[in-house]
Amino acid sequence: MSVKSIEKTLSTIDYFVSSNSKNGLSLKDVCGELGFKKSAAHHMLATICSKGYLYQDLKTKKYFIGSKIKQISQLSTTDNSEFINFAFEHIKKVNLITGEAVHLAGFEGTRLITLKMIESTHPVRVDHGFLNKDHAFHATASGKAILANMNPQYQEKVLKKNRQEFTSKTIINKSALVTELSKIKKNGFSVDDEEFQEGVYCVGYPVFNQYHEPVASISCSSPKYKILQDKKYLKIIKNSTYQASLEVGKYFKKKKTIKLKGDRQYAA
Amino acid sequence: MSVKSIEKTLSTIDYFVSSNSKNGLSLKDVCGELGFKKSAAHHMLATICSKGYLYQDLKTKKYFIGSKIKQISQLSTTDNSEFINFAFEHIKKVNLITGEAVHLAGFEGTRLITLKMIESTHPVRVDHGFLNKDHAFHATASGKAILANMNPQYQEKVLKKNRQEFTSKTIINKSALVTELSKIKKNGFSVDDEEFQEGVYCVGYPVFNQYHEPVASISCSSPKYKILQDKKYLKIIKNSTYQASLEVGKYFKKKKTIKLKGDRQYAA
DNA sequence: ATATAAAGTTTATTATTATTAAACCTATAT
DNA sequence: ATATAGGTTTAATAATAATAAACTTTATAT
Repeated sequence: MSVKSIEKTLSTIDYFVSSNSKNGLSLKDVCGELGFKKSAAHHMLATICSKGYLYQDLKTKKYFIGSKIKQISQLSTTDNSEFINFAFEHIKKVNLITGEAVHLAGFEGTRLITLKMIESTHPVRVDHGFLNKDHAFHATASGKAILANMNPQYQEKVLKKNRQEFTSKTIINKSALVTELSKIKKNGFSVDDEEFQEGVYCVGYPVFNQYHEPVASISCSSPKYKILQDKKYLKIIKNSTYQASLEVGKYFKKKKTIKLKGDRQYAA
Repeated sequence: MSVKSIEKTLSTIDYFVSSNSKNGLSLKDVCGELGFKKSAAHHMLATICSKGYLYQDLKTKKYFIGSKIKQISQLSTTDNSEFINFAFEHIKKVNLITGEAVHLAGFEGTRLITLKMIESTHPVRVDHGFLNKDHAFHATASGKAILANMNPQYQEKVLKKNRQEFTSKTIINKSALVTELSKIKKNGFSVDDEEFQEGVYCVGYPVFNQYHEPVASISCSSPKYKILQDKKYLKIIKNSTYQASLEVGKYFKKKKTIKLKGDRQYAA
């Protein structure tokens, strides 16, 4: 069961954060954007204000991002920055070799998260997604590389929450996906052939921790026509990405953490 | 009317942000800390997770700060940083002269917010409050300096939300406060004589914008015994703080903003 | 290995709560 | 001076979140 008023509240905060309006947002703005009745929205906004996440200007009655959110934006929540910095050195190499966009992804529960990315240096650029944004687990090379190596129980949970169809090539059929994932596990790499975005072809490799759990992935994206034009190009992409995934995995070999019951030692 | 489930939600997010636990928080942790029933908390947490503000680790079932909050912490929400930087140069001088803690405060609706602070350089330090935290409007020199110069209508609104008694000297009686505020307006400065914290004496001056609206304040805090020991010391504090408030006010004179109907041009 | 305990999840029911709609303010514009 | 638009408050109702209990799953101890 989902709690509706919480969903509305967090959508409202999302709206304020993304619009980042200097002149604030009126009650009507919020109602218009999010489809709320003004009375209900008023009660909601008053409560959010009382917690300091927003505030209402006394004169204009407009709502602004409050001090609580500003406090959060001063926080350094990136507890896995050490891992990301380590990985960055290696994904840089992939970009140097291929010139294409390279993504380092991790996950939070059933969500795939972009931890770091390097944009394409080519004139035709392929970039979708920003840092810490969540992406389709089932329709991206990075997502599938991780997913294929998860234990079936977790795989099941992730698949339940990821079913969106992005292009005509997105695999949404459950059994087709399971087949695809077992193929990926066997092959050691994943392919996203226009499953997320038309004209974009990606290759992904999983990164394992010291317990051989998939904790991240590295993917390289390219315009599909390049892949079709030159067969050798794909080999170069695959090779450099694979090497990077192995190197990044060494991060966990170096760590001599003790496995505590039920605690996480791995990134993302 | 306040929306209970929103209050619970934002308190929960507060708890996660402030605890900043590396190993996550369990359902039981949240229930224990915030006094929720586990079933209700489970529904709440599931909904917060679905919006990406938290996530639940698949293996340990523990909850962590999610990517949405990490996105917020990358934001630069400080739209008044230009003003703060300008003011900083002047409040520095107050600290150089007095060696005492100096605060620059603004406000968001009915909340007083610390925009910048310089800690005391003396061995006995007086510091309470951090950046972007909200403070008592009615029981601090910085708060009263602003409040006294607000129009009565806004003053009323602020007073309605600020009534907490911090020490035996905190003025909580409504009419006593109004009298105090008109005295402050007449004098041009405010005094907090142990009204917020025992043994702490503060002096505050308002900062006005180009329309002579109070938009910020500067206050200087000192251990009370110093004030009692040396009468000249207070004069030095008052003088330097006053000068700083005038200088900071010039920020708005320089700005040639056009007054749009109902929009805010001023800081905080 | 099995039993016991503890933590988390789900369900159906109930009591509470948030929403609604309409009336009421307040400020700006005509 | 009147109208309009946006915001606020209210009391009634519809919808929702909380409850408690049953059920899982995971962990710990025998």
